[in-house]
Amino acid sequence: MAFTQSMAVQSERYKDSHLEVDFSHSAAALDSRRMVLTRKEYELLALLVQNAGEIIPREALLWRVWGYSNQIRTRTLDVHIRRLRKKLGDYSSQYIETIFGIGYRFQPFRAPRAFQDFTAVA
Amino acid sequence: MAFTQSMAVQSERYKDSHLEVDFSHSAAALDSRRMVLTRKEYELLALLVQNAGEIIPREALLWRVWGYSNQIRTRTLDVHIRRLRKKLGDYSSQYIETIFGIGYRFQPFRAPRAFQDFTAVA
DNA sequence: ACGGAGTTGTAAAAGTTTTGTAAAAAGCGG
DNA sequence: CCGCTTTTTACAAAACTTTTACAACTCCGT
Repeated sequence: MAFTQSMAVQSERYKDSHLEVDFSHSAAALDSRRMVLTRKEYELLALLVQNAGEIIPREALLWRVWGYSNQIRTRTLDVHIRRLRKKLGDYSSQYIETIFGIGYRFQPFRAPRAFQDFTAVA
Repeated sequence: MAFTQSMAVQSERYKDSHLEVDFSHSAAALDSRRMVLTRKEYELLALLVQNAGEIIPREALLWRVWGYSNQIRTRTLDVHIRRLRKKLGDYSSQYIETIFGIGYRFQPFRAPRAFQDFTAVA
C-alpha cells in the first residue's frame, strides 16, 4: 500500500519526544503516561498544540474554547493555563509560553526541525 | 464524536481473569460464580463489555438499552450502574469507570493500557 | 534606574454541573 | 394481590469551572 500524505487535513495526532496528543480520542499522554485532563483543559491544550509554534491571542482562545466574545473580563483562561502547566510538570516552561499582552504559544519540545526526513524504516 | 459500535469486534463471549460473559446465553460469571442479573443489568453490562476499553456516552447507553432519545432526564442509568457495580463487588472500580460529563467505560481486568484507551476528557 | 499602569500568576473560595445513593413509587407478569 | 424489577425522587457528594483577591511581573516613559 502506498503512503499517501493527506492534504490540508489536520493531523489526527501530535507527538514529540515527551508529549503526545490524540485528537480523535481527545487524549493526551506525557512521557507515555496518560494525562488526566478535564474537558476545558483538553480543549485548551488541543487548540494550542494544533497551532504549535504560533501565537494564539487570548481573545482567540477565549472565543474558541469558551465562546466568549470580546470585552469579557475573566481570568478563567489564566487559571486553566496554570492547571495545564501544572499537569505538564517540568516541561511546562518548554511547552507553554506567555506572550505578554497578546496570548500564549505552544512550542514543540526542543524546537521543531521542519519536516524531519523520515528515513523510511527499512 | 459519535459513538459507533461498528468497530467493536463481535465475539460470543468475553473473559478475563475474573469476569466472564457469555453473550449467546446472556449469562455472566464473576470468579466462576454465576452473576444474578436482571435483564436491564445484563444488557447494560453486555453493552459495556462488548465495547471494552471504549467510552460509551450516556446518550448511547440510554438509547441502546432503554431506547430513550436525547433530552430525556432520567437517573435510571446511574441507578443501574450502581447495581452493576455492587454485583461486581471489589472489582467494580477496576471494571466500570465513570467518564465525567460523557459516560462510562468498561476496562478489562488489569489490562495493560494502550495509548488509544486513554481519554483525557474526564 | 525608577515608578506606575496594565497584564499575568496563583491560591483559595464560590458557584455550577454531574454523578452517587437510598428509599419510595410505579410497573409488570404470574 | 405478590414478588420482583425498574424508574423516579430527593439529596449528598464529587468533579469541574469561574471568580475573587492579591502578588508578581512586564512594558514603557521619564
